[in-house]
This record gives sequence, C-alpha cells and structure tokens, in this order.
Amino acid sequence: MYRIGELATACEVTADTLRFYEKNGLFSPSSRSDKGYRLYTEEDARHLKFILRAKAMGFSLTEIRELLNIEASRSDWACADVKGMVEAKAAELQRKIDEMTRLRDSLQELADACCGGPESAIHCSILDTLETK
Amino acid sequence: MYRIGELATACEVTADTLRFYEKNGLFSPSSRSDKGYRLYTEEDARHLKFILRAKAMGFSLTEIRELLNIEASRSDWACADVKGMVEAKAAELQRKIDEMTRLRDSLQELADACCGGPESAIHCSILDTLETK
DNA sequence: ATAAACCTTGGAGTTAGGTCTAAGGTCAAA
DNA sequence: TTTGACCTTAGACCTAACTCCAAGGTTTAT
Repeated sequence: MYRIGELATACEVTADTLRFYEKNGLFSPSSRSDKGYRLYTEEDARHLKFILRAKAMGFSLTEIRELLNIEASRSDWACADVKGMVEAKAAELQRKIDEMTRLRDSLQELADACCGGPESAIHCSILDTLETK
Repeated sequence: MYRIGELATACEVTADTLRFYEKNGLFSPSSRSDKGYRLYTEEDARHLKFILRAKAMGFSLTEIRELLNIEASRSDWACADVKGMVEAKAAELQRKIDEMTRLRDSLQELADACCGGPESAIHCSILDTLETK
C-alpha cells in the first residue's frame, strides 16, 4: 500500500494533483488507514498510470472520465466507440495544428520582410503591416 | 466619433471586450461625452485594429501591450527588437506544432491498431495500450 | 410620454487544471 | 520527547481572456 506522497512521487505528480483528481471523480484510493490516510494499491497505481497516459495523449480530464467509464465496463461498449473517440481527438488536434501552422507562416512572412537591423524601428515593416494591413 | 457599441460591432468584438482592454491598459477612448459615454475616433479604431490583428497573429494581450509600447515610440526601438519578438513567437508556435504533431501521430497509431468494429471492447487494443504501455 | 435600446460602474463568474494556505493530526527517528 | 516529515480538510487563489450581472442614467423612436 502506498500513501499519497509515495504514489505521487512514483508517478511524478503532486499529492495535491491526486486529491484534485479524487475530488473530480477520476481516481480514488481503495481504502483509508484507521487514521484517515489514503492507501493506494498496485491496482490503483495502474489506474493512475492509465489517466496519466491518456493525459499525455492530449485527452482532457472530462474525456479521460469517459475513457475510464468505458474501461470500467468494456463489455458495454464497442470498439467503434473507443476508436471514434481517438479519431475525433486526432482530428481535433489536426485542426489545431493547421491553424497554428497558418499563424506560424504569417509570422514568418512578417519576420522575413523585416530588415532586423539595429536601425530605429521608425520604418519597421512589421509594425507597418500590423497597423495597416 | 463612435460610441462603444458602434466600434465593437464594426470590429466584431463586444463592448465588454473593449472595456476589458481599457481596464487592462491596451486601449482607451480619446474622449468622453459630457454624460460619460466613451467616444472613439478613427485613430482609436485603427489602434483597435492593430490589437486585433496582433491577436489574430497569436500574440497574447501582454505581448500586444509590448508591441503597442514599441509602436507608440518607434524611434526608441530597433527593427531587431521587433523582429526578435516575432521570430520568438514563430519559434514558440513551432514547438507547439511539433508537440501536437507527435500527439496526433500517437493517437493515429492507436486508432489504426483498433479494429473499430461493433464488437464489444473487451479486447480493445486501444484500452489495452492505455492500460499497459 | 414612454418604451426600447443604449450607456455607466463595480464586481462576480467562467473554464481547465491545478496550486497553495491554514489549522490541525500522525508517525518515525534521535 | 521533541523535531521534522508526512497526512487531513475546506476553501482561497492562479492564469487568460473574457462574460455576465445589477442598478442605475441617457438617448432615440414612436
């Protein structure tokens, strides 16, 4: 059995984060000590690792709660449900990537047009563009 | 002279947003009516458009405040200062794009390995991977 | 003249995901 | 036995960029 600080250290998060996840219904300890300390099992640790992996994959805590529901009763769901969630997330990321790529290109264009020298910015093409485009 | 609602509508933001920008030192009306209404000039409108363009380029309001400071006294700055800001922002965006691309690839890999069928998710490879990777 | 549409202020609420504090209880080592 | 590290709770605070609300004053249209 791990206490909260041990599990937190082992998984490289803070104890506060674990309490936060608990308060938000993602993850609770299997038991408490007689004095009220949270006690986590290996099973709990795997559960937390699932959460952290999903988070690293870019899922929000709300989405992770859904994944946990599915995980908790797999037989109630179809593979298509799970695959759908993952593909929707990938598509969402793609949309963000596309938008950020456009922004980056605009910025690069702006930068490329600027002399970048030590001269005063009185005639700076970047500022001119932002002013009047 | 525009009143706040007129300028807001013209620039497709809300009056609340303009008051918010004012409270945060980005943008103030040139004058007030005798009853206290904000009155904006064409010059003010250009100023706001500068802000909105910079925002569309991905700059935060804090960064926009810096740009506005530079813009307000161009001769105190060098082109290199401005170009530096823009290039730093482009690089920051690139880092985020790279990270999101890695995430998207991981998700796509996860999805590709899943049958995606109507069968129960008991043996779903996605959930298995999240559990044990 | 009066209703609708606009404006004012200060301040609270929102979202996401934590992070920190206060006031106190517990446990292990020296 | 006392110090220090750990744990408990409730609840406040943080960032960013708004968004909404209440309570009131103004302007405009009919």
